[in-house]
Amino acid sequence: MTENSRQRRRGRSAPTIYDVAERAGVNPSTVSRALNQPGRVSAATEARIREVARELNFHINPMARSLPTGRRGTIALVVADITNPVVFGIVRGAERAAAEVGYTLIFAESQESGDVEAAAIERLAPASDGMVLATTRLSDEAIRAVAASTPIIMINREIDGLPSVAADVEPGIAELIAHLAGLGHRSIAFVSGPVTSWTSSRRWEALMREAVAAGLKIVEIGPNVPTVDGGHAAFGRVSASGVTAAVCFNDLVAIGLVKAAYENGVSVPGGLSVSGFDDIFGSALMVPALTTVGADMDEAGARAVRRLLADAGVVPAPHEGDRLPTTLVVRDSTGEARRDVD
Amino acid sequence: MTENSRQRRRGRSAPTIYDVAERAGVNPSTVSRALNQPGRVSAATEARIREVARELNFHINPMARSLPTGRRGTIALVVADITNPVVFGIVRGAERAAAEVGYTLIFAESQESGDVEAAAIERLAPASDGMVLATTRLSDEAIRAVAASTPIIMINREIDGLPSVAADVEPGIAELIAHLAGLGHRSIAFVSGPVTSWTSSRRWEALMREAVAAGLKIVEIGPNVPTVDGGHAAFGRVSASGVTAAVCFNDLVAIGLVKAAYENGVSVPGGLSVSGFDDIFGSALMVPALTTVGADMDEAGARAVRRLLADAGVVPAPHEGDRLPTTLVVRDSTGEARRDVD
DNA sequence: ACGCTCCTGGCAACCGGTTGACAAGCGGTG
DNA sequence: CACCGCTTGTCAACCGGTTGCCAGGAGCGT
Repeated sequence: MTENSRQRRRGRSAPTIYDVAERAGVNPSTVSRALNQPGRVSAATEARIREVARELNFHINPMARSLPTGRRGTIALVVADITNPVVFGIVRGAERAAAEVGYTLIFAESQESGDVEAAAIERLAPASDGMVLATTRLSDEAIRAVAASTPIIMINREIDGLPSVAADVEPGIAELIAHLAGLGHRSIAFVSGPVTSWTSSRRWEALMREAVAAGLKIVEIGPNVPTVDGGHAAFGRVSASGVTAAVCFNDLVAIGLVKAAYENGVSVPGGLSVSGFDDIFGSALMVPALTTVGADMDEAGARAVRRLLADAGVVPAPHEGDRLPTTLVVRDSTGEARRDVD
Repeated sequence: MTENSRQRRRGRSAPTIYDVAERAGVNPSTVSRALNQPGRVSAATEARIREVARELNFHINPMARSLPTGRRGTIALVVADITNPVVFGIVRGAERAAAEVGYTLIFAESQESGDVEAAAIERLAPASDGMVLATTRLSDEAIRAVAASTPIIMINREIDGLPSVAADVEPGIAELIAHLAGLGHRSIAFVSGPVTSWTSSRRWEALMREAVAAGLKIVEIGPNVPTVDGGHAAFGRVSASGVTAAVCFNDLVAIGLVKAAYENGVSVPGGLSVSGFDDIFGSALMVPALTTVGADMDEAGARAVRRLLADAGVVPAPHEGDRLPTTLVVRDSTGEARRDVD
């Protein structure tokens, strides 16, 4: 009754290599080889098989394929918060890099929670060939544990011995400091992010180094929640510090700071210059349009996926570095320093 | 030598139900039943098996499971453009609804191209239990063809006989018209989207109906590219039309129109009231903050996924309707009508 | 004590491909 | 003409679960 049951399935379900084999008069294994071992079968047979496959609209069953091979044809992407504009580019770049080689992206959001993230990783790991951890909230140890059983790569987080793609903030920050110094600023503030943010520390370190090298005074004001509200709440301390320019942890914080300045009758950039990081969607639209240090996050996502694919042997190892350049985007929120502090 | 090969695997690879079975002293089928047929095995045996599974850190292989059952445990989501802010909510809502029941979301972006979308659908269909088509660029026929072989549901697109989740624009638009009429506007414009946009037509029809009912004059100005640039380019015609308020196809168009107005010395809302649709991220941040008709797109994504899951028998059919309410968000870009046209 | 039902767990086939081992078929060579 | 090596296709085992069918045994009523 095997024939019978196969018969029954044929009408309802998707065609299998058995259907193709039967129709082409060959063995199923020959179909399998024809379709994915170029040269293993004769050109004539291969052509016939491909023809029949097209006729039948045969599509290989990815689940069945993955069982014996272990290759799943998917890359997992875990992000903390999809509404964080920095994430959009990552998702898009990752998806494109995966689609390029016929891989599909599987996706989860951790909603800023470590527990949810851990659960998502458990769910995704056995179903993917590799995992991209973007903006992860996990501890170093937790990440190491994951990495022990699944290939991973991080974006904007570095842990010794684990692969990552991170923006190289130096060039953008050097540009920013030069820009501010050129506008006459002598004393500036960094409105930082959360204490646990690896990114915030890196930005602060680089800023401090560059500022000192340029002869500027710099203070850190923080920690702050990395949102519009966080920036808004920081205004009092920024104002009290007497600086003429505030470099914010990210664009959201910058936007909040600008709003608060506006509400307090301080003009931007007349009374205070403000800049952010990330060049998110919306930064160009607000008034004043935000000066910011941005990186190409599409590229970050794509590189992460390509590295994973290269490690899995799907594509040749890319020769690109693992550091992503950043550049300063000058808009309207930075201007000449006010003169009260000369 | 089966034992031997299994032995060899154990060190390297993830534990299987065979490992669990051996360790617990039962048959693999019993493990399978213990883990997903509650009550099928005795409580004692089930407890022992679960204990062993935890010890071994056993996680079921989703690929292997899907082969005999046909259930893949994934929902596919296809969007036109991930950077379109309307899409974020959909992605997030869809992912949450899927994760709630242990399903994972697989994701593809069509980059606004029908061909890419078709390819993505072909790639995703055999790997998913259902597909959400958000902002699809495909023709009705193409969509019907897909629907014939895979369960699908659309967001913001309706085709006879095919399931969809769409915002019910009526309530929000009624609110908007009442709002504008209350501010003294008597003559308004709809700055429309692309001719092929189903959404744009629906919004226009509802607007016209409501405006006429409220005794307002209304004109359609378009078609326009549904972007900031599109809105910017439309300013000339809006200005020439003499209307006191412009309702834009979406927030991006509205933002572009506000920018153009600003550049042309027309104040918003003093000289022109502007509103949009969708309440995207950024609309609240710009100056002036945008009045807009928004819908809960998280909910749209979640409902689409839940409907798919219900059809697949994974969850009970939800009792929610398939129309999503919209509401007016009043901010600063709409105000009293200027008096020149009384 | 007997027979019956019900519960529990085992056996084995199956899902749809992949792949190592092998044999048939082939032309070419000495 | 026997032999050889190469190409091409077949056989069958296997990936890791699921599930229909069945048997053994416990529990129960009479």
